[in-house]
Amino acid sequence: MNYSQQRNCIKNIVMENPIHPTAEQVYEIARRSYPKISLGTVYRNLNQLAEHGMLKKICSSYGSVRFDGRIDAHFHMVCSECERVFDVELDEMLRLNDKIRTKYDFAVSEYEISIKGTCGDCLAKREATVV
Amino acid sequence: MNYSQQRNCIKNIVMENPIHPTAEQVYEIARRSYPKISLGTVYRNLNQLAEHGMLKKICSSYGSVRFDGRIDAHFHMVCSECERVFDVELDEMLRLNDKIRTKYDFAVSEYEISIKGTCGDCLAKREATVV
DNA sequence: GCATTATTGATAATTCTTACTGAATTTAGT
DNA sequence: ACTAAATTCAGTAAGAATTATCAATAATGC
Repeated sequence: MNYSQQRNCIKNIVMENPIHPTAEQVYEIARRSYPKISLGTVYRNLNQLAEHGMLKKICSSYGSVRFDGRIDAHFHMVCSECERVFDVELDEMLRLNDKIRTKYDFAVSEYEISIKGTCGDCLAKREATVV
Repeated sequence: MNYSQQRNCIKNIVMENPIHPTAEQVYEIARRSYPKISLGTVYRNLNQLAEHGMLKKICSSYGSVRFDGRIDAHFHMVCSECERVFDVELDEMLRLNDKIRTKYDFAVSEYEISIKGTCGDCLAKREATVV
């Protein structure tokens, strides 16, 4: 992955704006520095940066995909009214609702964990292909 | 929410096919019973059923939104290769990766929790509006 | 500097989802 | 059952989010 001014700018925007921005939001900010930057460039770079593990892609289940400059293990709370995304640090998930209510002043209505990885079938298929 | 044959069919499809189907998949199955059913009808009903808590909407971060007939608390694993969605039951999240690897034969690359609810600001705003 | 390769901006195309409309179904009251 | 009111439907158009295409530009290695 080459260096490019635009890509660098896009990465910095996500790093420096911990609002879990959408591509559109990144685009708006990037235009201040690069007025001619294309929305396609923003999408392309956000996805490439995410593929290279420099950003995280998060689906907030409201509207667009969002991006996160924090790549360490942490979770997200999404407000169903303002749709903002907040960070959560918890070492366990027991009594989740009460804990979050008291610790973060956030009334949990539901939560959703999605674990990404490779399933047993695909792991086996992968080995079969190699052999 | 009224009864309708199509809505009933759509609900049953999601209940009876625990593959976390997309709207498109539900549509394909529904057409076997209702060849003239419209994709719009499928989307409308899936969303209405989800709003009424009879289904759960899940974002798999691969392509389309998916729907789940299981509405009790459980989590999801998404395979990054075949993109299928699997159910997970875990009473805690500590040592998540190892546990899932041994219990489900699924190699976790990353996981993402999104907690839905209402943030403190919006709770306050809500009260202010009432008063 | 110059050639090679990667990246960009601009735009078109795609994909997923929602909105609109008149016709058909369903519901509820008689 | 019959009818009126409300809901839902199929079909289609429109919208939003995202990706693909491609000639022009910028970055990298020599």
